[in-house]
Parts: sequence; structure tokens; C-alpha cells
Amino acid sequence: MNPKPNLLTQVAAALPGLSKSETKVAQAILADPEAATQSSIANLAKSAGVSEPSVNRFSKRFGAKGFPDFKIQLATSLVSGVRYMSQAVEPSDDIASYPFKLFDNTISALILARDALPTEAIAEAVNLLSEAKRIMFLGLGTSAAVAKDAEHKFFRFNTPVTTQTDPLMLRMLAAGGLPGDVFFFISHTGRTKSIVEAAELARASGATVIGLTSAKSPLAKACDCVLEVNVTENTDDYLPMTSRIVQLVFIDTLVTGVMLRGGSTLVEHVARIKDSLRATRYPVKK
Amino acid sequence: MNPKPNLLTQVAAALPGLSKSETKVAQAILADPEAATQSSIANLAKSAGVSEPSVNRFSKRFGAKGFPDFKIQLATSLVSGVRYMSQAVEPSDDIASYPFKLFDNTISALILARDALPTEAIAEAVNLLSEAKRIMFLGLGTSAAVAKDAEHKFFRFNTPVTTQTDPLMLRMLAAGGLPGDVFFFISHTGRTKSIVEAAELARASGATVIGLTSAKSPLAKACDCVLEVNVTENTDDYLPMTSRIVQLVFIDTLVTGVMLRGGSTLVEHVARIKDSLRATRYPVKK
DNA sequence: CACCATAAGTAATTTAATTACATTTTGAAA
DNA sequence: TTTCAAAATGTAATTAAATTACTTATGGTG
Repeated sequence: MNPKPNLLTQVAAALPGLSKSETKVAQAILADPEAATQSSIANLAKSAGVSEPSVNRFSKRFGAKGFPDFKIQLATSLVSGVRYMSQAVEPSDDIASYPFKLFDNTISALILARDALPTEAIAEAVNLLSEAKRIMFLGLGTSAAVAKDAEHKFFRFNTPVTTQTDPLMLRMLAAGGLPGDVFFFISHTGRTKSIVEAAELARASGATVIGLTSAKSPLAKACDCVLEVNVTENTDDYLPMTSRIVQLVFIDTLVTGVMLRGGSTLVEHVARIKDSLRATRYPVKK
Repeated sequence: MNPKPNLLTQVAAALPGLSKSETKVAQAILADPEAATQSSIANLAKSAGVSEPSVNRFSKRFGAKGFPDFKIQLATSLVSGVRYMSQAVEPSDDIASYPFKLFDNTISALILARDALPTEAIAEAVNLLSEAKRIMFLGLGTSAAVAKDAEHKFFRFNTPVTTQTDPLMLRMLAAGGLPGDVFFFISHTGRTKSIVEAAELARASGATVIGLTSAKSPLAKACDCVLEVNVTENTDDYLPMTSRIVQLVFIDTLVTGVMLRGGSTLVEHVARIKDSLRATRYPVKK
């Protein structure tokens, strides 16, 4: 549950300290780990040129209950990743477990999101954003931080971009939308009244409305283009965590899409802006 | 590329078409896949309430050579992975590749960060934050969004919390620090002058200074407690992306740590605050 | 060079998994 | 509703795999 250094790495690292026949076993495993997970103890013993108990002892040395257990651990370590569907944080968790659970949960959420990416919608959103005369990123609460991040990234392009969290300003902004404006609404639930109403106003005003939200939500219904993020937060007692991370990677995706679409001209423009920050930092000494 | 037929998913998907005892086996596996990879065929048969050959037949139905082979495939599927060290986005990338690259890069960064988590520093930061009389989250640029997110989460606790991005205000705030104040600085590079100077001022004023930054940076040197985030951005031509995601998961970790430390009292407090938001949303219709 | 400690192997034993076969259940047709 | 065949499941025997107990070999040290 805690730091689980890759078993294969561990075997490689332990090599120098191993005895003669254990070295043979280690080499046989390292030579073809995939095959090792498939073979019987007899098989592996033979291909390593040692006896079966040697393989068994080898397995135990690496913390396994026996050879079959070792094979399972090995199989697991061959995939660089995370335990799927890790559990929610519980009151009994301590420093050795909850940070890892949080990372694992986040990673799992990203993997799920990646496996269900709405590429067409992304492509469309990139087009809309690239051609926008003006962009508004709008979110409240947790999503306000996401909107701010989006603003910060899009600010580097040539298009005017703003965020707004005051609900009254939001309404006025939306009501005053014009063709060419892109209103980008961010809401995990897609049910926040001010946001949904603003989206409806914006749409009625003739502007383009994009939503980064969950499918079939009221907000989704009010949008021209919906970027569906379906994340099941498994943290009822605690705070929502993973959804905004997925939202942010969506923002990254859009930024990248706009950059790619803009070509070298835009890349240079952004580079110039980035350079302007150099003077604000202490230089890295060689 | 993307869709990996996850064995666990396959089992879940096949459920409706399974026979009575196969369903039992499937349910037993789905109930605790982790345990299934550890148990013998007899064990699993017992906990599913079926005979051993049923389990064996079940295994074969899912394409395994036998039960041990099934266990290995299952163990593998419990780890959902990413191609380790995926590449940077290139101008030649299109909609079918760059979104996946971005997700993969982010996931890889999180995996690396998880494998190098500074647990002691996290524990210390949790203690400091839990006991703070006042907390300031301070970051500029991209990190401002992270600070905002942190503010939003810590706002739900009992402790006063603020953010600030105006460099002059920052200086004044830092200079006016008092014992019991916690200044939490966020900076990927750890070299932003205003931030480093503010950290030094805050420290001199007697407040506690925590830094979420990269190791050995000027900012790190000015802190009482450093949360090291070492992310190598592999996006020189494009924009920094992954570091702030890792920072955010660190924030999540700290929030969770404070919650756990606060116990049920704090959990209830936060739940009450969360409830207050209900009225702002359209209800979910049944 | 004798001794102990460690390493490795052999063979017996135990445990686990599979197969062959018997029994039960199910569902369709008479 | 009865009957029968096909599918599903279980029982028990068999085979395969892994482990343990024990023996032999190796290497370093007094």
C-alpha cells in the first residue's frame, strides 16, 4: 500500500548482492519478465539453470509468499501505473497511506477520462476558441480556480480573455454577448443556477457557448459545444478533488489545440510573452 | 493506443450473460478483485459458494489458460497504466494524438511524484496548517490559480485564509506576519523574486513559512518546511502544464491531512458548509 | 585443514489445479 | 404436465505444481 518500488527494479537493484544461483534466477527473470510471469517454477528453474527450491527461495527473498505470489507481483510491476479503483480515504488512514490514495485516485480518474475523451467535441471547441473575438472563462467555487487557470493560459494568445465570479456581473456579461464571443462555462455538477442561467442568457444573445461539465446536466443542455467530463467523486465525506484536475487537463488540451492550430506564428508569440517573465526571476546559476 | 480491454471491466460487462454459478464467481471477484488475485481456487470457490471446477471453467471462459493464469491477468488489469515517459507534443500531432499525450504526460508526472512523495514534510505541513491562526496562500501567474484553489478548500475550515497576487500587498502582508501565521508560498521554479522576497520577509517577521516548490530553489531555502515538487516540464515550446497539477494534488493531500487530523468535528463542520451550497443548484431529478 | 556457515540441490510431501465423469437443472416439445 | 436432451454444476480422482525437510556441496576463517 505504501511506496511500492517496482519489483523488477528491485530485482535489478539487488543483483550485486545475490548469490550465484540467485543471480541466475534474477537474470532469467530480467531477460524476459513477461515470460517469467507465465512459466511454472520448474520451467523457470530450468531456463535459469538452477533447482526449483532456488527459485522458491528467490521469490521469498523478495517478500513474496511463494513463487505464485511472486509471479503476481511481477505481473503487476510490469505495468507502470496505479492500482485501479483505489478506495476512498478513511478516518483510519495515516500519513503512510492517504497521500498515496489521493495520488492514485487522481491518476485513476485521469486514466478513465483519457479512455473516454470526447475528441470531436475537443476539436470543435478548439476551432471555436481559435476563432473567437473574445473569450470568457466562467466558473464558481472550485471551478473559479479552473477558470482562472484557463484565463492565465489563454491570456498568452492574441485573444482578449476574462473571468468573472460575481453572479450579477456574470448575468450582465452574458446578456451582452455578441456573435464572435465565446463563453466557456465550467461546472462539475452542471447544476449551479447562476452558471446555467448565464449560459442561457449568453446563448440567447448570439454568442457561442461551450461547457466543460458533466453530460446531460442543465448546463450541458444550454451549450453549443459540450466537453463532457464524467468523474465520479468518491469522496463524499471529504472534498471534491479529482474533477477539477480532469478539467484542468482538458484546459491544457484546448490550449495545446489552439497552439497547434495557430502554428509557428502563435508559438513565437507565446515564446515572446514567456520571455518577458525572465526578469522577474532569479537566474539559475550554472 | 487507448482502449485496453480491462479484464475486470470485461467480467463486469459479461455479468448479464453468465450462468448462475458463474455469476457468483464474477460477483466474488468484483467484490474484492485484490483478494481474488491472492486466493487459491478452493478459497475463491468457497467464498463464491460454488465448486472449484466452476471457478476453473470461469477462468477459461475469459480466455485464460487456467485459474493461475487468470489470476495473473487479473492482477495486471488491476493496475491501469500509461506508457511510461510519453513524448512531448509536436507540431505534427493531431486531434487523435495530442489530447492523449497530454493526459499521459500528466499521469506520468503524477506517478513520478507519487513515487517520491516527501511524507515527512507533508506530515509537518499538515501539523503547521492545522495549528495555524491564519493562513496565506501565495503564488503568482500559474501558481495564483493553485493558490486560489487552496484558498477555496481551506476556506471551509475554521481558519481564516487569504490569497494575494499584488506584489506590493504581498510584501506588506509578509512584513506584517505574526507567530501563528502560516505563509504558504507556491512557485514551480522557486525563483520568482517577489515570492522569494516575500518568503524572506515573512520568515523574518516570525511567521511560519511553507513552500510548495522545487528542491534547492531560493524559495526552498527561505522556508521552514519545504514540500518538494520535482516535475520536469517537457513542454519547452508550449506551456507549462503538469507542474501545477502535481501542486494541486499536493494541496488535496494537505487538505485531507488537516481533515483527518481534525476528526469528526471538522468533517461535520465541512459537511455543513457543503450543504449550504445546495440551494444554489438545480436539484437532481429522480 | 578442520570447522562452521551459507548456499544449493534431491527427493518426499503437501497443496493446488485440472480432468473425467456423475448428477442436477433447465427449457423446449410432445 | 411430462419427457428428454442439452446445459450447467458438482464430486471425486488425477495430475501438476510448489513447498518443505533434509542432504550435499562450497567457501571462508581460526
